[in-house]
Amino acid sequence: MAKSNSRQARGLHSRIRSDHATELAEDYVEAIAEILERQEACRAVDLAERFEVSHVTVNRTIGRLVRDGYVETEPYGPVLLTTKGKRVARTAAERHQVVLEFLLALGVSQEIAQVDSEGIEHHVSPETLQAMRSFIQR
Amino acid sequence: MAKSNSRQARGLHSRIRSDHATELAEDYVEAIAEILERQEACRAVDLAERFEVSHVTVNRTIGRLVRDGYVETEPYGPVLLTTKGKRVARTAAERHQVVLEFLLALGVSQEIAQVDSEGIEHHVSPETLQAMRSFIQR
DNA sequence: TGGGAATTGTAGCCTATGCTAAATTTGCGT
DNA sequence: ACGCAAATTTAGCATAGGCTACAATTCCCA
Repeated sequence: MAKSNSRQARGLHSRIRSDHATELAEDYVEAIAEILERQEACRAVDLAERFEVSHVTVNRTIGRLVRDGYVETEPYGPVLLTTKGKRVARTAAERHQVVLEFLLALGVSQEIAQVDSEGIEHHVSPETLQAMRSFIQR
Repeated sequence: MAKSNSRQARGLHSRIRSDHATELAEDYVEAIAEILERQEACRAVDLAERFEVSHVTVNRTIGRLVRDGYVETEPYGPVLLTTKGKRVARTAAERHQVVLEFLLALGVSQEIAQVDSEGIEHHVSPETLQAMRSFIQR
């Protein structure tokens, strides 16, 4: 249980750095969830195409996601989300959607809003997200 | 001159990755500029304290900043901003300020706005930044 | 002026995230 | 059922950005 305090115990910049480390994880589980909505299975090649990286990079990233409990997979098998992975994917997708709608409501164009929301979503705290929701429904 | 097109030529995700690479540079030059506003010189230890990393990490990051033309320094000497570094620092500080004021105008608390703006500032395009300015002056 | 404290540099190690090339496995179609 | 194509894994390399331990330098002041 002590570990769960580590986020709070560390300083601002150490927190920013560890956030960086979880960004890729969030992007991956979000992508995996999206792919699974349209296909029966999510394969490494799908992620390689999605993120425009080599399949080797995807392979090792998946290894880290397995290690961190976000996904499950077997050799030469498809990628499955764990309960934790599904939860993270859901909240990430919701947050992404709110940020996107917020930028659109702010008057930003579709194309720019789409790009910016991808970068911004990982840095929006619950409080800011709530403020964005309120603005959308103003 | 061909190099200046590379940003546009590459895909979305490759752009996001290279943005990541320049985030630290922006944070550093912004910090260096701030420190130089309050002190006669900026030393590596100042940056180490600021970012809560070891002086060794600062040292090598400065090496990359020198390589990329953001700062100048001599062995055992202070860190100076180049013209390019000053320009980047100024625009980064302005952007940071706009994002911070925007979040405050949105109703986000000081503490949260300060943290979130640090993460968000690097992912705000000129168009979105302009929308934020307009909102502040609504 | 000389010595110690503060600062900076160097050596060597780690993980994350990229890549290419080559080997392995899977699975489908003839 | 076999072979080929697609997918995955492995090996090996690079850079960015962390670290500790130790060496070197600077600078102040007693």
